Amino acid sequence: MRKRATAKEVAEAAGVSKWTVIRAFTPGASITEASRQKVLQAAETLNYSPNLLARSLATNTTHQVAVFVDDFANPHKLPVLEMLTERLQAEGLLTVLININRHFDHVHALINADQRQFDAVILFGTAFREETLGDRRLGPGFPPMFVLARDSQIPGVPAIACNAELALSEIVDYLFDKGYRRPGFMAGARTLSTALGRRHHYASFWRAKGIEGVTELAAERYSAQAGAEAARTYLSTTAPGSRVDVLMCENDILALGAMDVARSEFGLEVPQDLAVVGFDNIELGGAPAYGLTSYEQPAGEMVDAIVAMITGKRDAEMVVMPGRLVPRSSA
Amino acid sequence: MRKRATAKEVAEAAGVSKWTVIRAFTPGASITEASRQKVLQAAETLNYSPNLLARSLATNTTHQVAVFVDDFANPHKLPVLEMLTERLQAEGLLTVLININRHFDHVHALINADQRQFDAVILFGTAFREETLGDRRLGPGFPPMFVLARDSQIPGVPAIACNAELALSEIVDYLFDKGYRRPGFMAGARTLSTALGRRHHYASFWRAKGIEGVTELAAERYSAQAGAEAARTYLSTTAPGSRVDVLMCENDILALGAMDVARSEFGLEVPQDLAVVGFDNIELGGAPAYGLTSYEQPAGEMVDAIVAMITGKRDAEMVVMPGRLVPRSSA
DNA sequence: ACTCCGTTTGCACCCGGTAGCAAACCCGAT
DNA sequence: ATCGGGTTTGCTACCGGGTGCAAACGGAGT
Repeated sequence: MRKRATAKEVAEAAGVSKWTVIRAFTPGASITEASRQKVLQAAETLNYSPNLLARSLATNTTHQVAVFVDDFANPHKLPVLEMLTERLQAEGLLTVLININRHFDHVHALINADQRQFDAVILFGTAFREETLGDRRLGPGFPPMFVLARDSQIPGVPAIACNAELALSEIVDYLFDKGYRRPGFMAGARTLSTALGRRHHYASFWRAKGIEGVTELAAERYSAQAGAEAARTYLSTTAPGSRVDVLMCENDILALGAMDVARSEFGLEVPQDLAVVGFDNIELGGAPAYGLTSYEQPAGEMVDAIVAMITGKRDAEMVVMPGRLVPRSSA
Repeated sequence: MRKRATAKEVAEAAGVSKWTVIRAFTPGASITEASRQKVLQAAETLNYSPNLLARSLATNTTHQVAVFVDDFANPHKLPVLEMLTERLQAEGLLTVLININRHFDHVHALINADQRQFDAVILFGTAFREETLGDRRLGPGFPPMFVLARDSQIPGVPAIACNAELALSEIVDYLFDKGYRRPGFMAGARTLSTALGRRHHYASFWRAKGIEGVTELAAERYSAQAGAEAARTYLSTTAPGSRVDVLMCENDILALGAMDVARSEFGLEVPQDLAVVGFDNIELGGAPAYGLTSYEQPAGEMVDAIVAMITGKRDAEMVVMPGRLVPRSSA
């Protein structure tokens, strides 16, 4: 098994110098059509194509973007990853998917991203704590970082997210108009700024309607099981009369878990006995089996914005975009 | 904004040559503890870490594995990607997620994978046609390829998959024992070997039970909508008396779509009026709202096997593994 | 035939590491 | 003090390209 052909070999075959070969593969380089054809033909027979690794080393750009994901339980990640990879690839950038977990934490991943010279790092998950990222030895030359679909208070790391304040305002208005008066909120994990943001706005908009207490349920993680567990605990320890009448969940996957438990284990009708609202508008939430009222983030625009920032077509800065309430039968 | 520190700079700071610096970062290299400490200290203050790009160029291994995905509608992809990235990272390998679509097709992706010198390429999707891959100019030095969770007849490209024959045999046995006698099959797209394989085995096991005709429904794509659409077409053009009594769908996501339509648009009870079976055992299929009978592929073992082959701990060859029938209320 | 000027081409050096060899070193034995 | 052996260290060459400059080329104008 021979190795790949190199520019030097093509040069010999075409009877030119290796720099001429490189020019033939460099758009806009100064080269006559005659020698370009000679080179391309030799390249064709030798099956040559430039080694992007070597190019990356020389040009100091890898055309690779790292995406840190720490939450694979949420199906919402998949369509967003699809859009992200598609848009990045359209710009000639490849996506390196990095699984952040207890074996491979942020520090590992950041050092690795540094060593591999990624063009950018996108944080796309739930648990990026300010300390961890501040503590990073982001020496000079560390790739620019962005936070996707989440708020961020990390200095120098712009967040591209849905406008949480607007979203919760629309949701609370909608719920209030429907006559709900005893709101509950299920958060996925503590100390996350997203959760804090959504919860905070939810509570304050209810307060603005004159309703003070928002009952809080806490799920351990972001998964259907965790949502089911949290709902089970709440419903089994709270008498029917004193329960919330609408439960807003921090995302759809929690909401589906909660809804399943409410209906199948406690015989509750949704929305009559308990209304449920989610966030993200995942495909299955819209299925007739659930009819989950949710809120859709403008994923396409968010992805476009982040890609534009990475490619330098747009200034890197925090962006919040309006989403869209998707009312269905569950509330 | 300065650039990253290099070995040469650290060498000057520590008063040694750059090769000594490199040895300090090479496990098992011949270096005295004294100079290693000097180097590590200088590296610390300069915030140096080796440039993996340069290392890759020199060693001819990138420690990056490309994963081609063409089907982001199936939520089953997400947990498998999670396992895959985790196991690969445990071996020091990063995952490059490549979205195969009409803008960035297999040929593009393969050329790119070649130029980037990935250590391996994993085909993880539905529509990898033999022609496309045979047509590849996989010159010498092209990364080894593997097919994950699908059959493959591509020569030289080992498939790591669930044993379809065994799976369908278990499923048909189960359905026959439950008393179903008019089987239907919904395939996601034509000309896919997986579909052909599953459909083929399904039909032949029914035949072995003395039941000849399997009604076939064809969905356009692999998505809940496509499954819903196919089911809608079938149910609205077939009188209740002559319908199938059990519908096996090529994967869970189609099954959920079909089930939704059957229940909400045609008022059918599942499984009384129509039983439904899926494949993949996605999390939401197990929710009480569906209770979908499904078949679980041994994803963890499949991923382990493929990673072992990539790292050379195991011979690269076709592997089929037994899965597990997951009976629930839908059949 | 001879400038002149713009285009092509070749070259030395660089990107930041790795491999393998040879010189330098160190320490105990003679 | 000298020698011998293994250990450290430095060096040349190399991975496969990219950059900027200088030399070579080629055609128009005279």
